[in-house]
Amino acid sequence: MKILIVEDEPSLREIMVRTLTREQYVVEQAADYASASDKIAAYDYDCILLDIMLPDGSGLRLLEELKKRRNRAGVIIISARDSLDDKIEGLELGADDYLPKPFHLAELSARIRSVLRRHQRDGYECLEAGNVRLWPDSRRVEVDGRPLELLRKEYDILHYFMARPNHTVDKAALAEGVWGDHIDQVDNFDFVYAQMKNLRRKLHDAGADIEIRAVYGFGYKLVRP
Amino acid sequence: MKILIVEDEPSLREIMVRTLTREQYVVEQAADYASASDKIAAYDYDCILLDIMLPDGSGLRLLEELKKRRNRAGVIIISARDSLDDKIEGLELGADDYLPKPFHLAELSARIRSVLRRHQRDGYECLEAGNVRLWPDSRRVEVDGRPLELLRKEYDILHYFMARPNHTVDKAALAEGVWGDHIDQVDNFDFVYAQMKNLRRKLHDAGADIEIRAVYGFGYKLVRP
DNA sequence: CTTCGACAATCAATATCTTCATAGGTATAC
DNA sequence: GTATACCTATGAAGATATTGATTGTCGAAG
Repeated sequence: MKILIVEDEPSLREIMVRTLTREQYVVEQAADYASASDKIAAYDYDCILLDIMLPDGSGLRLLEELKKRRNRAGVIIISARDSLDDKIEGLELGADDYLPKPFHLAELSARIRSVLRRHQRDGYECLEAGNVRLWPDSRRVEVDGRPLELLRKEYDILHYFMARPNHTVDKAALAEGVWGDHIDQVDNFDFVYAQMKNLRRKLHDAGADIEIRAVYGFGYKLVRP
Repeated sequence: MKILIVEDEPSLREIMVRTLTREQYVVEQAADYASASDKIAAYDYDCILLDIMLPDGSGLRLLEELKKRRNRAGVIIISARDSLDDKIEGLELGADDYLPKPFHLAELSARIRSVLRRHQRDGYECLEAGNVRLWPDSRRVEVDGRPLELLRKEYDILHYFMARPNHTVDKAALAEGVWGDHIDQVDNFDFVYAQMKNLRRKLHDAGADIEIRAVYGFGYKLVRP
């Protein structure tokens, strides 16, 4: 799950990043309107935390832009101005939630979970492939009804595949989706290989009847052999 | 395919028997620990549906006994007690699956199919062509009882042919089946030729009495010369 | 603040796959 | 029968993927 934090105050931004990272999200940040806009154009986020007061423009304008581009990310507006007008305008522009400053980090987490759940791409509750089932809400995986313990990245990767049935995914997109934007100028995919190896072993050992195949020179594909 | 139902409640047992009979299984039943134990000792089952709470003993003990005797039947534990402990203990004792009461009959069927498949007696356990045998689950191949080492694509190709006996397959379909859908707009089949060459050599060197023939302008066919 | 342990990334050594250049086959027309 | 165009096969070279061992990182516990 990828989250973008748009917030100009560094200390608040930092603490948000730390909190959400600890909660297993892939977190990226932007300090102003311009860079936020760039990132949103370039990458795919599941949720965007949007401060309204930015040094170089209003977050509401960014929100407008977002909706115009039909971005699928859920948006939570964050604002110190506890004015009802802002809230109303934000929600009318299509924000999913509104969080007035100051807020508790626990509250932030709860709102995010709620938005993500509501926004979950196709309203699925449980993803299924072969005898493997995956619950995005609880980050749980089962093979033939028995629980399968996966580490963070392993889970993220499996989720990425299962959310895109019958899709051959290219390595760069996978890396970007699971790891985040810092992957862009990377020259090798060793870290993908390493995770892939572990995930494959666990799936196999657990008796899964699906497997992740390499597509030479491109990426991977989840198949039922 | 023989299934034993160990369940003391008559009405539930009956409906299970009817359902599974309709699905072409050979179904037998036992209402208590003693008769279940007798039946298991006397006959060979492919799958055993085991209620944990029995009037004269715990199904878990029966499971233990089963494993001690190295019985090959797949076991699905059924229990009203939805306690995690039971589930864990059952799976640790070697059950193949766990189904909490109440359950849908469709779910039961699905679990049974899954267990049977995993136990490799359902459908094919092994594909055969000439003196070549191939086990899809373990990705193993033997020629005249001698193991044959194949690389990934080589195995995939052989499997593709053996799963379609006496079938002339066209190259595009083969490529799509083995490599995936990104092959669609490809301008040459050099990669197929290369793999084919290696597979053929290995089959020949191993003394296989089958061979893959080219069908000019179309594809390939697996034949016994 | 330090230590520990779990997890993730890196590195180096193979293993595997495709591409390329080239050669050999097969069908059809003349 | 031979010429021609198109298929198919082959070996070697280069590109990509996999693996196990090693090293780094971070949060939690002491």
